[in-house]
Amino acid sequence: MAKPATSKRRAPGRPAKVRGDQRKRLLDVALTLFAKQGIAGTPLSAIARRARVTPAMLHYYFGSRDQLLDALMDECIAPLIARVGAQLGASESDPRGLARAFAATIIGVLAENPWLPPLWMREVLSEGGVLRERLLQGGAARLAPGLASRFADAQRRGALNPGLDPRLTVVSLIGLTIFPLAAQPIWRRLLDADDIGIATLISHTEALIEAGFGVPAASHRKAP
Amino acid sequence: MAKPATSKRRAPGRPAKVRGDQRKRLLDVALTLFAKQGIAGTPLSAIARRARVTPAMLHYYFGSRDQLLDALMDECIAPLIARVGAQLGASESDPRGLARAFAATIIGVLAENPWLPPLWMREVLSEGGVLRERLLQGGAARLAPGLASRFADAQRRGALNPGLDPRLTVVSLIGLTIFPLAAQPIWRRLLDADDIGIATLISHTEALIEAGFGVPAASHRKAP
Amino acid sequence: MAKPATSKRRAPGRPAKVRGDQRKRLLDVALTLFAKQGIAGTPLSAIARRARVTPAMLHYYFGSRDQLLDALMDECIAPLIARVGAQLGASESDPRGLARAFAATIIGVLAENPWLPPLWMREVLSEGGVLRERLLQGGAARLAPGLASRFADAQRRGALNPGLDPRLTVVSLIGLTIFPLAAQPIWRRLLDADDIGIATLISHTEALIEAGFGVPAASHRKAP
Amino acid sequence: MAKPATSKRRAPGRPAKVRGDQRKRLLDVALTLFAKQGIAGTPLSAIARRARVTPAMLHYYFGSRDQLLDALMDECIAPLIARVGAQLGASESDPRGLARAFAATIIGVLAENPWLPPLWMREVLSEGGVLRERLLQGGAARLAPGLASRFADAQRRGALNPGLDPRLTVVSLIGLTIFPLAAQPIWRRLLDADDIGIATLISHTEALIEAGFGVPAASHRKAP
DNA sequence: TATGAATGAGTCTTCATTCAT
DNA sequence: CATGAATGAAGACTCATTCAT
Repeated sequence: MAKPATSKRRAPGRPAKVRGDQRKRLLDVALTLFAKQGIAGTPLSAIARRARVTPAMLHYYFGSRDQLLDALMDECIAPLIARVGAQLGASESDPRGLARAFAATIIGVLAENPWLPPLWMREVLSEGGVLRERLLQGGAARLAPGLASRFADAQRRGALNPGLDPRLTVVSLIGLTIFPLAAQPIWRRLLDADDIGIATLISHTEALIEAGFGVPAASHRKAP
Repeated sequence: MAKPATSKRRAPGRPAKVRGDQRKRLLDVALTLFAKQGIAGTPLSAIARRARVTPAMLHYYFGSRDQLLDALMDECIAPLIARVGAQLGASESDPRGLARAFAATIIGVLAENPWLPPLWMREVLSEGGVLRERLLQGGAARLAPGLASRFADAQRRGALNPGLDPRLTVVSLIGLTIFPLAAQPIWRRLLDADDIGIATLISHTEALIEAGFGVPAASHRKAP
Repeated sequence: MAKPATSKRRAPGRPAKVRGDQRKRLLDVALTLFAKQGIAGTPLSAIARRARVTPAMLHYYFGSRDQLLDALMDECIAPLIARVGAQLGASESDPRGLARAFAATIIGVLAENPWLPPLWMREVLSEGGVLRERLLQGGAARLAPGLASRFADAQRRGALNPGLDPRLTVVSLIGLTIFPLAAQPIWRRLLDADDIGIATLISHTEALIEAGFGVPAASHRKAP
Repeated sequence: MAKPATSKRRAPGRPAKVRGDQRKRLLDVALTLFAKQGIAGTPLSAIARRARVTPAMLHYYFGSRDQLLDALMDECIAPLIARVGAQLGASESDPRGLARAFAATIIGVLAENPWLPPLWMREVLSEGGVLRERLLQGGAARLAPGLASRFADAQRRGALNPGLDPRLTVVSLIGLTIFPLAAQPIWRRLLDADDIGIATLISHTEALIEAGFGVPAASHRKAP
């Protein structure tokens, strides 16, 4: 199809960015609605209405619903994952420090992009999730095994709680970070917790990791 | 009406179970598909096809899509929640013990009902989730605050890691239990972890809770 | 199909009427609902529900929706028309007297069978009306031309308002009788006319006919 | 929305009428079929088929079946009623003259819009009629009481047949005009009356009204 | 005699998609 | 660049009808 991104001429005097801006705006609207109502629950017409354009324009810009999802993946989600990956690669090898850095980074990134956690929950986790395959074959596939092997190493060195399973540790880590952010609206309401900020969430999670990943103090306690 | 859901008499010679069996079977199929593809993403026709019946029969048994969801909530999900709630009410008050019991119970229940975690993730957590309101107004709303206040008490008594936030502790607990089960298919594949069984998952999680919820050794050392 | 009306054995000790009573009851319910909501707007299930039977029973008794309509025609509507026809045949030949008798008879019959006027309006008058063909080929087809020719005769004898068209006179007569009864609910509400009874309606209509069908009194008025 | 009903701008070079024409055409087809088969008896698919469009187009133009009915009321029926109302407001106060004017106006209007009488009969008069409420809350509700009080006045002045009931006079008037037009196909066939034209119908009705509404000669005779 | 179970056909409606302009 | 018009395919739901029991 005539993907406008590859089209040739440009209106003279009109900066090239305008077109890209419009495109970005549409992606943003799509992202917001997909996060709120789910992908399957959001027709193109809803996105179009919210963006004050016609559904035909969405096709004009993206070609098809599927390609809109691709664009979302490529232009909005993948960069975030890459960012987390990059920060992680550069971090220390002490498992507790690594885990805390991971948690802080992820929580920070997700808090800045509040559409990501619900999307992740809905569309990545579950079997038929629309974004699942796209993500599994993306950069995320390298991040997780890498973390797992670093935890395994650390455990062998005696630097990680021996009761943990190194691979499940990666899973727990993600559960401890993504889940609370994705579930925010619920627990804020259920626990009457509107006073809890991101900083509290980060320090809570770091405290849990610090203690939970460390070698238990059984000897210490017995010592005195 | 001839709505089977409301009829009571039974043809003589035909076991009463037949009718209920069919209904149960349909609910099971619906549950499976909803868990796999999401509720919004699963047309009645898909359920019907899988159950080898016509879509009209689903209407015959449940009246409408909405009432099918109601039946799912009432007959499949609510009992499980009640079960967890009951086991929890009866459990000890040591926070670590409580948390470990909660984790073991939940993981056990969820592992037996593998359709629940994905459903929960998709439909309860996220904003427009179909089951959300139905659940929030159900018994689940009482479980969480109860746990939170028990954690708060424990922390005041010095029996819970002081770095934690009592309410977020509930959230973390759920993240540590539901998330790994919901994400199973992903991490098994991503981390090549088909060898990890439920027992391993439980002991891993218990170890993490045991260490993470306990008062860190550091403070003990400082104390004397 | 196994039309029960023709079936053979009868439960011993149970009077044969019971079956016919049930059948009559179903026809009554059908009539009522058809009159209220229109034939096209009334599913068999609605009739069944109201009659506290299953839709399958309606089929059992009547064979099909169409045959139910036939039964309605044959057993409920045709007898009434025959009755009107009979009373009319026996009546005098003075056109005004004839018309007044017709009006009084029809109004009386319709008032006793309040389901008939709306049914007539909906299903007989309009082109696709379900009862139309059944009625046109029934006894009604003989009544109208008979009346028309009697009016024509009278007019030739100078006994009918010469400004009228004999055939249209039949039409007007029907319009003056059936319409007010069919439209009752509307004009009672619109004109705040709950106080008007059938007697008033009859005397009003007779007065209108008496004066309208008579030879205008132009000569009389001029005479004195 | 891209709902055509609400859009205003027009493609340059394309006459504005085209869009409205299509819409009007669809309304016409709907009207015809509704008149012929009743509203409940006419699926959108039938209208679409007759108009050589897809059912989806009807939704494109009108949004839903209900909104199509609204459009029909607003754009086709209400104007006619307004027209009758206007002509009536301007007319003389002699009751016979008023009634004759009313009859002539109505018969004229209905003869020009042959879909209206059957629609009226089916959908306005009868209890569950689809257009009923829409009409009762429209302008028609004011016309009838106005006429009734004018007849009552006239009767008090001795200018209306004292045997009539003023309110029922309105009803009779309508029965004498709408009914013959609605029943046309029937009586033409039943009475073999294809030779009767609208002019005959009007003069017949006027003669009937002239004589029927006037004070009967009898009373005059008695008076002196 | 009566009915619960089941279904095919049809209705209204939504939606992604196409295309001429 | 952008959109109004149009549609095919699919979804939820209704309904008359059948049939084994």
